[in-house]
Amino acid sequence: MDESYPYRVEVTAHAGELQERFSALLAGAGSGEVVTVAGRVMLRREMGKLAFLTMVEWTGSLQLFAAAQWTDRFAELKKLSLGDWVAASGEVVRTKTGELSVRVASWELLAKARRSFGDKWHGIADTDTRYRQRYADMWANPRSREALLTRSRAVSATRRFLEGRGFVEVETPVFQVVPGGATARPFVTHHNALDMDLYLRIALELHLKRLVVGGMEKVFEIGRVFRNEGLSPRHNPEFTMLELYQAYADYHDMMALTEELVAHVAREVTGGTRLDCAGRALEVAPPWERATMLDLVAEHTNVELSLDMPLGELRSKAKSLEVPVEEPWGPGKLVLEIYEKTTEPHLWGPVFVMDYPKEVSPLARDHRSKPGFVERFEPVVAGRELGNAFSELTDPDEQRANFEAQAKLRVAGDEEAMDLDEDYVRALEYGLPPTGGLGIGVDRLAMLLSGSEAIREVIAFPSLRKEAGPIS
RNA sequence: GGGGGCGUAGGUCAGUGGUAGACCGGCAGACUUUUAAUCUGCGCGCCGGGAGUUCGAUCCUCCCCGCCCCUACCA
Repeated sequence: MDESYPYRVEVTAHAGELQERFSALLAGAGSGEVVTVAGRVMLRREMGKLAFLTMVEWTGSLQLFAAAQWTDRFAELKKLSLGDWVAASGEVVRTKTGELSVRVASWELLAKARRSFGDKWHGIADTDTRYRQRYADMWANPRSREALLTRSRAVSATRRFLEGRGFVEVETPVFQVVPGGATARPFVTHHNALDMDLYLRIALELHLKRLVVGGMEKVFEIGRVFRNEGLSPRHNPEFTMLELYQAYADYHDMMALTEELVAHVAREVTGGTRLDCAGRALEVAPPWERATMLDLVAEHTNVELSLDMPLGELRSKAKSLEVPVEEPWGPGKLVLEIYEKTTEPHLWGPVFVMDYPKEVSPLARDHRSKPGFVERFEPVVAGRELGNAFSELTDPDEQRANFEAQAKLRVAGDEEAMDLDEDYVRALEYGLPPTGGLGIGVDRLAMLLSGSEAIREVIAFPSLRKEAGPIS
């Protein structure tokens, strides 16, 4: 029966373009222009010898205006189900009641919708159905398609922004022998021919910095990374990361780049820099606030912290702030935990949280004037960490020492501690110039721009448990 | 992984210890300017699954499954 459907349609016009082009067409008037449009019938109003169908396609919606008097196979047209794909040809007109329409002379059924798209007013509310059957969700809930489109535009605008500044886009391996560049548990897979286990990358970092060693002075990758961790409204096991590295730059340059990038993308995607997140306004135009972690903690808790304090004092301060403490933690980890538990949840931003303890930042370079700290920041926007950046550690000996310290943590049971990547140290031995690096969670950025509260809204096919039972 | 909530028709939801309803969709019909069109008719359902309590369970109890939220790790 499939051969009864056409293989091809010569579509000559789209709803969005027609709505714009004929915005001045008067009610009751014809345009004299004959077009062929195609899309899905999503609403149907039939009145005897007249019928009005709301056809929806990618660029917008358009009314099909049919009548027994001028439409081929009118009786058949009236029998279309909501969701059927059609192509229709006829004059562009505006009806008496002011709706831009194609006055259908001829039409074709392109595909039948054997399943319906849910409630035409409420859409599909069940999140499981929405995420598993995104193809249905996109029709039932226009917000879903908008969020995905926003994401696409954001990625595109990001690429143009970086290319405009001379960055080169590259692709680095997903399979890695030593997963590095972040502290996270990896997914493991196995290569049969080589008979070895491989890890799916948890970050892009180490390969991109190798490329800087190789001479790519401005390099970036937008790529999928994989972390074997829990799911939440803000976490998906596979997610998209933008990482960029710029030779001769430091973390101050990365702050400037971050705020300009986000503001640029916001303008390109939403038309402005004032965003609405969960009903709360957010201005992302530069300059963003810059504050050190310790100052922010002091501001939010009235507790002054210092890495020079005796460990016992830091522990007792943590306990007084109701921050749970674990035995092996050093002062740096304690400070970070105190920040994350007491202060970060209250930040809205945009704010650059600067100067992290060295102890928790094995890939970042020592702060040029604050012992025990590194030149690292995380941008917090709309209360969420948007990324992570630093003046990159360039010294191979120090890098090796940091890896070895991580190895000790791993032996002590920290499954997220980094492995020693010998080849990366070797690359540093060839010489990494001063370099600024920045990572941005692309999904988080898309959430920001689309006003989404859940990461699954901006991932077309989010990770889900295997569908239970037979598909019905 | 721990704590809480939810699961009724294709969709959105209501409801009761006596095996079930509304609206939308679908099907059949009326209607020449509709905008979630309207009007008439039709229920299309193992009330998530299993066990128990009961004369009787969709409703009460327990277990399981699934989803959501909070929490933990993180971007």
